[in-house]
Amino acid sequence: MAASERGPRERMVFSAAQLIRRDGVTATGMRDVAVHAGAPRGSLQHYFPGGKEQLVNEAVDWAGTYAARRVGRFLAQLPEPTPSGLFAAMVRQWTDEYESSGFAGGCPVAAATVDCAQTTDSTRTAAAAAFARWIRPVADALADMGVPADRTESLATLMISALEGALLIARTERDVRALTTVVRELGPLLDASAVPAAPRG
Amino acid sequence: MAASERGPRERMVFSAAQLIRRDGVTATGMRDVAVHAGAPRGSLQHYFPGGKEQLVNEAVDWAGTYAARRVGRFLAQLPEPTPSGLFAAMVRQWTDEYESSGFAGGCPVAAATVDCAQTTDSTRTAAAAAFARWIRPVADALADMGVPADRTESLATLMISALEGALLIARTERDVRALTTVVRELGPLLDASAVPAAPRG
DNA sequence: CCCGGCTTATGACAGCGGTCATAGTAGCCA
DNA sequence: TGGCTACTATGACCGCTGTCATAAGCCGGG
Repeated sequence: MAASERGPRERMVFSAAQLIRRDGVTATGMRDVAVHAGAPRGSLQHYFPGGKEQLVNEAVDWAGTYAARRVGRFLAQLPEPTPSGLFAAMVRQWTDEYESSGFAGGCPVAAATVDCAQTTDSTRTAAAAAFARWIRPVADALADMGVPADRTESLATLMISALEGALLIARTERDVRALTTVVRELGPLLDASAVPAAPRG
Repeated sequence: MAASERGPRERMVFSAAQLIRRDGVTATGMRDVAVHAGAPRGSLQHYFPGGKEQLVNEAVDWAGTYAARRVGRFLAQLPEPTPSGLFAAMVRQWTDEYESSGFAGGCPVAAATVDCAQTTDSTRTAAAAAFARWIRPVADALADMGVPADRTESLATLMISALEGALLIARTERDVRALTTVVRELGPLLDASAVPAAPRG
């Protein structure tokens, strides 16, 4: 995460996402974000005239595009692309982090949803867009693997749902058990849904 | 939710859970809880000398036992108990609420996890206990339905993970789509795992 | 009557939140 | 040099938070 050589604006968005996924939106202060980003406090109102709401929304946006981009990288790294392999790679990103750096943070989109879904509609919308941007490449990848078109989006939704829920449980338990469990149990179902008889040329 | 005729203490715990699942832990103030419960503010420090931390932990506890108890009720209502039927009933509780009362609140345990998992260890532990208390009866029910003993807990974890994640997505989208999707996609897998010693046929 | 308890009632306090206002600096262009 | 724009720097404001201190009400028992 060498975010040191980016503009101060982008660094603040990145730091906001980091702090939000640790402590939640409400507990994350604007001053904290500036300090964490090594950015001057005065830049906050300059780059984010919309205040905290704008900063949070951009952090959620950033997280969504980041997650979506990761999907492409996972696919490129898979020796042979299978639904269970993709899902395992998505989950492994989290188990790796938890086992190497501790269970400090969760998903920033989930945090924004919990804290702002009812009060701040723009953030709720941003979170929905982030989930959609994340589901899209997963569903497309499933289609390429031979999953019927009418189930790709459903299975992608299921994968991300299971991942998000397992993240919550893993953080409470400080144990990756829930994450490895959903991979083990869901993998066969995902692969079974990919019928190789219908590969679109 | 006729919680009017319970002691003020229990009413405050109940109200805390209600407000937490709407706005998150940090955004929920002690004074708000007292007002929502129709309880005097002075009772807060009397019944909860441990402060907000104690109140939140008890709210999480309450949510866990409530969820666990619901499982038993779902089972009693099912005409013939199947894993997919149980899962559908668990999810339907949420779709019913969302369609009748709006997408105001999520799961209080999830909210406590997002907001306190890193900062307040006692709350993190309480959330883990709540999940465990919820998973237990689900796993036991799966065992009764013929699921092999070494998979009951795994499948229960998967069910609750998928539910929690779908809850997040549903709240952001203000649409029960994610909830109905996980039921539709996960149901067959769950039923297929229940082999009551009788092979296919 | 007064006396103990359990509860309720307020008021104050110290701290932090986001936001605004205002002033300062740096660098480029003419 | 002057002036313009982009960015930085502070300090103050008001509202709200959790918590404490203190005192009042209520009510059954002596």
